Amino acid sequence: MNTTPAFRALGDPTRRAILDLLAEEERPVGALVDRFAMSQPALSQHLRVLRDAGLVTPRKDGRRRLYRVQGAPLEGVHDWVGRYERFWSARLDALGAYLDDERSR
Amino acid sequence: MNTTPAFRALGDPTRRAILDLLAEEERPVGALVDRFAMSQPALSQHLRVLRDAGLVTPRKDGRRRLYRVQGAPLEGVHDWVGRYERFWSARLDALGAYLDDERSR
DNA sequence: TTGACATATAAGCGATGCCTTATCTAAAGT
DNA sequence: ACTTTAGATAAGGCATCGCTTATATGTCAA
Repeated sequence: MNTTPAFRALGDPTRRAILDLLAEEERPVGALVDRFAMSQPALSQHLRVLRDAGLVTPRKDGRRRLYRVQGAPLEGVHDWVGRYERFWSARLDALGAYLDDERSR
Repeated sequence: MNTTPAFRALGDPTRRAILDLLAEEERPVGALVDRFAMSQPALSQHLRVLRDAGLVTPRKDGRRRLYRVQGAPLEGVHDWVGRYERFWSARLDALGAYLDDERSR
């Protein structure tokens, strides 16, 4: 699985905020437009990036498109970041320091 | 904690690869230059982005700078993504489908 | 102290990103 | 049929990105 489009999509704070809103519930584009200080096309473009990254999917409902989160690509992101857990866990940081110390002996 | 610089830094695949190398062990810039098909300044610039995001720190060693991972900002990233776990977990996806079904009844 | 080495910074360039306004398509309401 | 509504796409502007080559800074070695 290629996580690059997902990582790139998450690089923009507006897109993360969109995901946060869609995580609460499925929403039409208009509901998102109401929440951001930018034009409707700008939102549609962000949604396209998210769609292309597989992070959201639209569902037709009359003339509206209801977007929902499609989380699968986030698992790869989560896993990648998770491999760094020892770099922020205090206990394992201590272990890291110990190993560094050992190595320099 | 502001996770935006970290998310943005991780958006580039070269920088993720740099982190992967530094996660194995502390390395000088030259060791990274050897691993990528790009110039030394390009690497130094990627390292600057990672440094500014708090993801790596250099340590002086003679005329070299040894870079190491500084994982703290990744915890915020991991937490943010972790909130989406239900969107990729099969069991909870089934629950989600069930709830959607209930709602539309 | 002179020269080689390791890295950072500067300047510039083409590609990409994020926004805008204008327009197109499709579905509803009248 | 015409108009309105919801959304996507097109085109263009300006900033930022990711690279390059050239140069500056600091350290080691002869």
